[in-house]
Order: sequence, then structure tokens, then C-alpha cells
Amino acid sequence: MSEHEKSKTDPRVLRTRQLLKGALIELLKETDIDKITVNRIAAYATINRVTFYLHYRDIPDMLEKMAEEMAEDIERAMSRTMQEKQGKTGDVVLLGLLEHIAANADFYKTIIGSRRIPVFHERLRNVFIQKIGDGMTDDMLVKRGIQKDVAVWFSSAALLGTIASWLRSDMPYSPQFLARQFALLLRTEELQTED
Amino acid sequence: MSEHEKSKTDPRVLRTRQLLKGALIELLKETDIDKITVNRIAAYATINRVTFYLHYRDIPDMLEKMAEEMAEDIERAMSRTMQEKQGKTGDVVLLGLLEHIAANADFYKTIIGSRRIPVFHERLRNVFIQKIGDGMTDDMLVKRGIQKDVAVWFSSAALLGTIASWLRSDMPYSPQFLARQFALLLRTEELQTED
DNA sequence: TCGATTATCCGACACTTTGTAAAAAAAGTC
DNA sequence: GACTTTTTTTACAAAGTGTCGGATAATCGA
Repeated sequence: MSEHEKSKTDPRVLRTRQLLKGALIELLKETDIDKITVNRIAAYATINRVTFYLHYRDIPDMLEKMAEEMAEDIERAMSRTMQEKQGKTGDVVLLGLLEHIAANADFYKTIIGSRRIPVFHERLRNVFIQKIGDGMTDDMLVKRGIQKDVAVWFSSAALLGTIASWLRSDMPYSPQFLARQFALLLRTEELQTED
Repeated sequence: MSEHEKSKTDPRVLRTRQLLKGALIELLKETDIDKITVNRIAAYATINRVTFYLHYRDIPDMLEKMAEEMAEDIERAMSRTMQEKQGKTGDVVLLGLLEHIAANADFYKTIIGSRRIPVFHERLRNVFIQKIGDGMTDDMLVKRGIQKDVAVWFSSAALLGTIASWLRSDMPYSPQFLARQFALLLRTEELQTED
């Protein structure tokens, strides 16, 4: 999906990791995570099984590293739209996020849409929690009697879960529409315009 | 946690399953799910390993059955408060749900608070999706320009995720307080006072 | 281009886990 | 106490795991 290791890295390790990660993604499309073994990943990637252990400790370790890369991609996508369309706040970041996911739908559908790989959800939720926590001013909540941490839990879970459901049902709505729905449901607009 | 098999069932199978389920819960408190084997469950439960296979196909199957039992408990807890305090709608069900979880916090903290066992989240989300979908009237949303399925995705994910975070941080708020926070965040109140 | 370095492949090893089988022992039912 | 059902015991084949050491191949630097 993206080039994380720039130059300097031996092209052989690049190729190997690409093949292994690609193999895992493909296997995840047809098989449950529990049934996936190092054997099968290596076989699908046409890489020797021993070579796998030169790059990852085990499958959970591999998933963690892939989740980390995903988080970097996501954060990059969000900060990019921040720079492009400065002035507007939250909504634009959200739109950029959804557009990035839609653009790589094939990838995200398998790892986020799938219900059985918690690492990616976990990692993504942390990104959301941080972003949302940063963007949430106290006075937005206090006057409504809402506790900040509860609001952060709530919003990040809602965001993550809605995206997952959206992916699972093959994205019947456009990123623009969904971003608008979020705004309505979280009533960010009224809070911004009011008093 | 609760007695699902009433009489009629051989006390030996009751005892065995209780021991096995208890062992799994205990192991989940100290070990990651990936590291738990049938061997260790049986050993902890002081049950022969072969006996495990007389009750469950494998560990995922065992988790599924436990998730199903949890769902029954949850639904029972919700419909119970429905009967007790008739008249009031949504909020009371929510309160009953949170109180039930708080009462069995030890159990729910390990299976819902834990980030690594998707089955329970999955099963619980389905309960929420159904309940919320049933209780949501179209005109509650249409006039706000919100799509129903999006609202259901959003609310159930928010509910599930917030409960998970609440459990993870050792329930710093009372069920009453949290139920109120939900009402504020979902602005169900304004919607209920109408018609 | 050549030599040095580094990554991958190959065969092999000990170990754990899995799921199943058949028969004996134990516990529950009537 | 006889009968049924569950659990235990022992055993087995198959598969997966993680790690060697050495051979082979690809890459890098000069």
C-alpha cells in the first residue's frame, strides 16, 4: 500500500516483507486469522519459512508492525488534508481520513472490516482517541454537562465502529456523505456556531 | 457467572463446563488469548484434556458458546429492567444494562475490557444493533437528515466502545452517571419528549 | 568488475499442540 | 444394585513452532 522503507534498505528485505505482508492480506481474505500459520504465509509468498523469522518474531508481531504502518498512513492522510485545506477544522480531517480509507478500500476492508483482528482496531482507536482528545475543547462539553474522557471514548468508538460497519457493507455512502452524517450525529456544528 | 443449564443436565457436565469456563477466564486475566492452549485450560481446570473435546470443538468454539451465554445474560438483564420499571423507555434499559455489567464487573472486565477477544465484542454489538435498531423510529432521524443504518452503526459502536473503555479504566463513573452521559451525547432526551 | 557483505534458502532438529481412538474407571440415574 | 453416561487413561499421527549450521544467491562499495 505505501513505501515505508525508503532507500538505504536492502531491496531484498523490501521484496521479502512486501511478499509476506501481501500474502497475509490475501490469506485473510479467504481464511480466518486463527487458521493462518507461518507455513502458509511463507508458502503463499514463495518465501522460505525460516526467512519469516528473520523479519518477524511470530504472526502477532507481524500484525503489530502492520498495524503500526497503517497508523502512520492514517495519520499522514489526516495531516495532509489539514495542510491542503487550512482554515476549516475537524470536518476536513475527517473527510481526508474517509477518503484515504475509501481509496485503499481493498486493504482496509480486510483488516478493519474483518471482525477478527483486534490489533488494527486497537491501534486505530488510539489514533482517534489522541486526535479527538486534542481537538476537543473543554467548554464544548462542560456547558452540556459532559465529561471529557467519556466524550472521547464515545466519539472515537463511534468513529471507528461506524467506519468498520461502513466497510463491511461495501461503503454504500460516499466519504462526503458519511463525514456529514458524523457531523450531524456528533452535533459538532451547533456547538461551533452557537453562542 | 450464571446457571444456564437447569436441572436435567448431568451434574458432572455442569461441573466440568464450569471448571473449564472458569479456567479460561482466569487464564485470560494473566495471559494473552494467543498463548492459551487446550492443554493449559484443562490443566488449570484439573480436567483431562480429552474431556475438553467432549464439550467444545476447539477454543474458538468455546469462546463462541461463552459469548452466546453472555448475550443471553445481557438481554435478560435489559428486559428485566424493562418489566420492573415500565413506562420509561430507552434510558432505563441502558441503566439496567450498565448495572448488570457493573455487578459482574470482574467477568466483563476480562472479556470486554480485554482488547484481544473479538468474539465477545462481536456478539455484544449484534445485541446492541438489534435493540437500538428496534427502538429507533424513522422520524427521529429523517428530520435531522440522518440515515437510519448509519445512526445504528454509530450508536451501537459508541455504546460498546464506551463500555469497554469504562471497564478498562476500572469504572470511574457510576452506571447512573454513565447512562446520563449517553443520553446527553446521543441527545435522546430532546427526541423523547416530542410527540 | 571483483571481493566482501548480507539476505535467503535448505535440511534438520527437538518440542509443543492438536484432534482422535479404544478401553478402563468413576459418577450419576432409576 | 444394575444400567447408563461421563470422565480418565494411554496412545497415536499429523501439523506447527522456533532455531540451528551451512550452502547459495543477491547486493553493495570501491
